[in-house]
Amino acid sequence: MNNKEIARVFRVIADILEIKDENFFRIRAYRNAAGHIENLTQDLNDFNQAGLQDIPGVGADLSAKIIEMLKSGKLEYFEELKKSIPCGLLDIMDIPGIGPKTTKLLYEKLRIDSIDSLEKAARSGLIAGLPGLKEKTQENILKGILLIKQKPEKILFSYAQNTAENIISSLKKLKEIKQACIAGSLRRGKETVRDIDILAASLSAEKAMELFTGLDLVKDVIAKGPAKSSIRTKDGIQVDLRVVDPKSFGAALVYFTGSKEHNIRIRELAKKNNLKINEYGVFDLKTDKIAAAEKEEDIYAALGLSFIPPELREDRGEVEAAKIKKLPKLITLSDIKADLHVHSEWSDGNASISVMAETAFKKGYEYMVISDHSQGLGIARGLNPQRLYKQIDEIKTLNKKFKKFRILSAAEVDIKSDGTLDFSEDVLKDLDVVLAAVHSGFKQSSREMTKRLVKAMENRYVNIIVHPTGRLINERPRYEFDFEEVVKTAKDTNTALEINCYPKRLDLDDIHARRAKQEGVRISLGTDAHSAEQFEFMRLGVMVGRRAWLEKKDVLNCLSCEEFLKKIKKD
DNA sequence: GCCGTTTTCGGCCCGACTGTTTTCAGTCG
Repeated sequence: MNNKEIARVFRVIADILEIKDENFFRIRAYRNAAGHIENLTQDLNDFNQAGLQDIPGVGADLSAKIIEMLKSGKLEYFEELKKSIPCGLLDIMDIPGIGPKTTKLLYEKLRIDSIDSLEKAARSGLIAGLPGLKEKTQENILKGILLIKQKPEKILFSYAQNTAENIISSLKKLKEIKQACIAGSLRRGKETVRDIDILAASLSAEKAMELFTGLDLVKDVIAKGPAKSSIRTKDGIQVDLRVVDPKSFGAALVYFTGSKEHNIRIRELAKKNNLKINEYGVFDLKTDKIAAAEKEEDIYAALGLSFIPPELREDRGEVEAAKIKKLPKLITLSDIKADLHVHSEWSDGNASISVMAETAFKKGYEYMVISDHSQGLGIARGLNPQRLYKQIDEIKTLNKKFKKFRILSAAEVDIKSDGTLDFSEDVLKDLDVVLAAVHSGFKQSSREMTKRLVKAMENRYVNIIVHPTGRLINERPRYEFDFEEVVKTAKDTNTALEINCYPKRLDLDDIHARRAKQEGVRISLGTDAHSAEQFEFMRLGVMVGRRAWLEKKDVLNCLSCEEFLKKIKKD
């Protein structure tokens, strides 16, 4: 079993224990451990028992359970637990507004053990009348069932950000609103989000809530109170608005940005220092005197921490690092001097090299890498060697025109299923940079795929493996391969790994990119731009890089053109 | 079930909104 599967088992155990009304803290312990396992950059298989217990939230009991799963592929305790309740109860808990208590009540009173039987009961009016439940709850259950049947896709960061910015600009038209900004997972730069959180500062919360719940894009108002309201938009996204006094904006921003795990961690820390932290500020536990509230920086300072950038707030070691002032100095968009993965109309792009170069230059870049597809990718009008040499000539001519910008000749060479490349070494040697990628045969076994990638990296001309895992968000999972071995080979062969900035790719993701950095592998950011406006995707890649704790020194794009060419050389 | 700069036992983050109630439990983030 892999990390993800083991974390899932712990989460399901927590859900079952919750229905069984077990000890709340025991349930939390399972969820807490699951969260830490999901955040791990290393495979659980690589730990020994003592090492497992170094994972936060994993003690003697859970480490033994992990070992059992790693060895046998299952967990006896879990198998027994599953028998104790109908599995449909877990689906019922997924319905918004239905938690463990209601699920249990429904099962005990009406033997409801699936979404279907729940829907039937609600339609025939059997729910209203149960102790503590009336018509309103019955209606909400039917609404909730409809919602989960639609199974909304994960919302891509860029889409959610546009929606959020529209709402914020509407809110800001209200003169009573002093400040408004994105919070939640969107502010932390997660690649996909479940909802949108917005924080506003105003002395007149009511007016803000009126405006918000009355916006054109609102389909349903889920909740509306004086401090907090939630709506669902016409395209199905839940948006939460929290309004606070401007005086506590910083505290509220910390609280509302999360993550939940990060918040728990800093609240625990506060408590140890005889402080209390909530969305209104940091307070002295005894005197209730306020220590900080208005600015985010002050909140962290009051806890003895340096400021933690939102992208790091995942309880992945950032609080510990902030304590000893060892947080990384994260890369920013302004550190980027080049785009290292760009297409043109020579293959499947829609603009000339010249237009792409002009755009990149105007963005302030010093160079860019033109990396059109190789011949094997017929669907993308991949270049054969003859056309590639013509393109190299055109780039030479264009480079004469530019004084302060350089175009590097490259190719995104297809890695064939046996690990050989789509161009011979004779051709590759004439390129400034070689990018290599898998575009087919995703279903190979993990072993074959690992060998395929390793062989490509061992080629003396391959400089960067682009979109290394091949996942497409909402469409296709990553292909199977041994990431640790690929990272090790990347390090040994001086091959960089890309964070592809295309919104659906963002590949490597934050966890993998951080692992690569830890092993000393260089990271390359490439937009994979197929048109001039797609250079903008760079900010998404930078965001992933920041979540991966990347600094300037880890990223090839921060080097001057000369340094870049020197650093990527093999041997 | 985890964890320890007061603790190896006794704690474990904090508050808002809904729907049902007449002061609160359940759910959510």
